[in-house]
Amino acid sequence: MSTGSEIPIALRTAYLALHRRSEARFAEYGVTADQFVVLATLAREGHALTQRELARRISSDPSTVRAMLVLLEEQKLVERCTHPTDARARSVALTTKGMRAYRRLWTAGEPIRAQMLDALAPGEEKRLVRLLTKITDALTPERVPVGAATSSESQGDQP
Amino acid sequence: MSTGSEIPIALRTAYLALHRRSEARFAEYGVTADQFVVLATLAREGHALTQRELARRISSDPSTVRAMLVLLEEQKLVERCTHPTDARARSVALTTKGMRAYRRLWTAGEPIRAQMLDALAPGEEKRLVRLLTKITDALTPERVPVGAATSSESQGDQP
DNA sequence: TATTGTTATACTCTATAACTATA
DNA sequence: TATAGTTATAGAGTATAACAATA
Repeated sequence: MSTGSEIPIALRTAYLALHRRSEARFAEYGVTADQFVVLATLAREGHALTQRELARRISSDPSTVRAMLVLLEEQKLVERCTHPTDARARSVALTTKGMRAYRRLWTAGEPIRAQMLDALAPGEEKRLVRLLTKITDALTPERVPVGAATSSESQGDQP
Repeated sequence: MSTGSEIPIALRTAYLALHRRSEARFAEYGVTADQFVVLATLAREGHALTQRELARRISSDPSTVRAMLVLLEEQKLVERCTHPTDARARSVALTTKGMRAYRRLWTAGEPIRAQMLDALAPGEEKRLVRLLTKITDALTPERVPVGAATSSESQGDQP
């Protein structure tokens, strides 16, 4: 019964478990799980990003990103300079303190990542990521391939 | 680089894509994606649940569930009666209107579920659900199997 | 004109702690 | 004593719309 409901339920349950574990883990550092995602995105990128670009990367929107950055800026973990070539934009980067915090947080999160990997057989990590990416692509309007109409005619969703 | 970070990122991205699509879809019915989960849980169960049990099912906590139920009750979609055998507990059930709303919402969500399934090859749905369940079990303290220490010694997380 | 970001505003979800009432 | 739920409270993320400055 309830065809197709298993993936949404399993996806939600797994994500919330991860989110809650991360939240608890990062709390003593005064950072939320979502704020960690911002720090990690900036750290992995290695250079400054505009707020718009940052919003895209973390699946959020400019208004939300601003709210998060204000909180991170209060903690001196990020700084927002005027963009060198576009005076409208803001160039967001980690401060030295932010970089240090990110590295501590990354280490703090290690047990969580290890628990997930330990639960999987060799090759399953890659397989899971591949399947999740398929789901993301299927649900993200911008990335919908042109000839995507396969078996079901029941989309009627894209403009 | 950044060993083990792919699953968290892919999981978060996929979940947020699903959540956002669902939110947009259900908005015209005046219901959020999370509220839909409550309705769906009650509908699938077929009988009333206590608030505590409901919280467990939807990966939430009693305080949050109460807030959600108050909103759903204002819309007359659920009702909370005193539990027949435990006077402390509340027995939460869908109203007739709630059941109708749930069925409409289920239909409204069909295209989203279809898009996900269309993106997967035969057998991949089951495989994805199985992998996500493994992740959930690995991250959920209550469900941690006793002899769970496999390859990594870096847990140090469970009490 | 289109785009980047800000501001104001509002709502939902989340969660802790102190509390009441039952078991 | 332990449990179910409420209340108060706070904060974080989310999002829309109107706006300013810049491209």
